[in-house]
Amino acid sequence: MIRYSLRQLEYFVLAAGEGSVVKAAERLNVSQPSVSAAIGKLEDQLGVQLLIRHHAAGVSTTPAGAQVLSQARNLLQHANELQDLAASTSQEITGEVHLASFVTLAPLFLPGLIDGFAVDYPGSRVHIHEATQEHLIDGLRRGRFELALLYDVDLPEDIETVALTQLHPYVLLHATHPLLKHDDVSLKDLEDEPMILLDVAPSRTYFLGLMRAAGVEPDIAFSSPSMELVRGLVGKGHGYSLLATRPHGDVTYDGEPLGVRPIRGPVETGRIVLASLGKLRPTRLMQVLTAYCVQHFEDKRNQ
Amino acid sequence: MIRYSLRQLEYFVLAAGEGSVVKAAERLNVSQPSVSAAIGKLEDQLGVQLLIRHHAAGVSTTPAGAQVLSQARNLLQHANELQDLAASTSQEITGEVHLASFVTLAPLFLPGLIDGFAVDYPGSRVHIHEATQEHLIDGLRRGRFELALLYDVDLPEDIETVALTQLHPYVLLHATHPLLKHDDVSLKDLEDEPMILLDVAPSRTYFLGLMRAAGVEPDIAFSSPSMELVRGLVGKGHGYSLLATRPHGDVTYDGEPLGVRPIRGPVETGRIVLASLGKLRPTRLMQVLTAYCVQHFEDKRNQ
DNA sequence: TCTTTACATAGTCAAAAACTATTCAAATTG
DNA sequence: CAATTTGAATAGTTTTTGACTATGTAAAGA
Repeated sequence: MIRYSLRQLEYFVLAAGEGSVVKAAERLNVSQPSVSAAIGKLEDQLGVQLLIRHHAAGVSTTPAGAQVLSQARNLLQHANELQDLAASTSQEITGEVHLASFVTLAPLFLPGLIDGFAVDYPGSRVHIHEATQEHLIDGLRRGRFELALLYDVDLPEDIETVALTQLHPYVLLHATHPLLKHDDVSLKDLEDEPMILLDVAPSRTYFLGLMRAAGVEPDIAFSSPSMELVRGLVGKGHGYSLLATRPHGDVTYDGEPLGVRPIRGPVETGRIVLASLGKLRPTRLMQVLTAYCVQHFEDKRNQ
Repeated sequence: MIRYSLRQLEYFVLAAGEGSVVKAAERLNVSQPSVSAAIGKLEDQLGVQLLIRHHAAGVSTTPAGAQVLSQARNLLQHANELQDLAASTSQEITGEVHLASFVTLAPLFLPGLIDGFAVDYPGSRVHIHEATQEHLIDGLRRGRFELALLYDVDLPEDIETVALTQLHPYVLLHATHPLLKHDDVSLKDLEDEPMILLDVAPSRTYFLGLMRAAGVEPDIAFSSPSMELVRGLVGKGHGYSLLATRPHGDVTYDGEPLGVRPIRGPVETGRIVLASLGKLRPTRLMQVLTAYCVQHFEDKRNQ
């Protein structure tokens, strides 16, 4: 337990520095007895006499007071630094911010996003996290990151969002698949094909929902949480898959060519949002990063 | 101006560390709302949200809160060190103490004194100052040193003293002086001799007072504040001197032999005391050093 | 000697911080 | 899945702290 206050220390340091309680009081814009009392109390609480009072001739430090004085100056500087740190995290456009992303979205969007941001705000540092939807929400709530890029699906009420873009789901087929003859593919046409399901919440529910909306019961041959594994299986001809994010170059990790076709008819698109915890007051850097994300996706759409 | 308190920081650090306001309150022996309110206020004053409150699941730090937390831990440790420093200067027998001495007494007494003290209290450090009576009193008042070894002559009321020893004044003559035939010397016998006066307050007044008390008007040939210069002049046969402190070996700096004889009849002795400022509350080390001085001079007398 | 200076003390009042009791929402349990 | 428990926030009250004005006091200085 600390038995003194920073205010007492401030009064003491100034009075000792000026050699005068009156001058210290003037500089602090408080009354002389306030300073006097604060120092007296500080002495009681520390159990040492810090100042020698002279009549009509100010004060001087005792040898013990001189030792405390230099330590106290140090401590006050330290205390000011802490205040500055806090001020800068809430006000300035410097500091650190933790941005998380849903796994499948991360490699597609984050590199371009943080790249441009780092150029515009060189004093900032953006930390990247990848997680499943569930962990993203948990992480926001526990303060592991301030912002998360994810699908606007089944988000609880305490999570606030800003819309960024929409992703149109598509059908992924191996390069020699007969359905690639058409410009688009009806989900009905896939009824008798084996499906490779990307098994990550909320994608799983989303894709299965698309199938059910089209009145099709999918035949799930494989499922995996890894998009690259799904793409690999499709590439080897084990079935089709539905995906929303689309890596550049329709080729699997092991070099198999893939084919892509839009889904025929109206489909529910995947709404990508930037989420944060509603009860978390945003720092300045958070606000700037949010605005930057919105702008970034707007620019992309207009290209 | 610092806008937060160490108490708020303590509450925050403990709550963040425990992940729980309730547990922090228990460990601090205060009520839960007190901790809650203190942290809320701290957040207002720093302008940053530090904790995320969960219902029925404690609290977690925001990323900004985590930064503040580590700084705050640091600051609190620093604050505790300051308190410990103060406690040790007033309680423990370690630390620093400044001991001053009247110039003529210093070379005679201080070496043996601080030598033994340093052995008994290895954690302590005694700083030595030498000054005239006037400067000693001023130094005590201004806090340049806590203790001073000096003559108990004309001391103001605000100076407190502890008696240490008495010095018997003696007559200093050059080695071939005829008065050395006698076992002691009457001051009357010096009436027609030139006097070399040690001109330092309060010695000057003291020695002149001795002469006047014996009904002798001294013929002052030379005067100097330096005892060694006085001894040198006596050694060269320029006159006699009266002194109280007596260096070992009655020889001047330049090798002239000296003779010493006590004063015949009753004389006022020089009372050596250890002085301190009455309004200065003594630190532990001061008390110990004072006691040590008393003991040291007692031992000397009993040898 | 008289005035000025500068710190301490006394007494009052407002702000801060502590407490108890209660509320509220999520997590846990039967 | 309703009931209970948990843990933080809020409301209202009391105590403590700190600031103020006015006054006292003793040394410094004119």
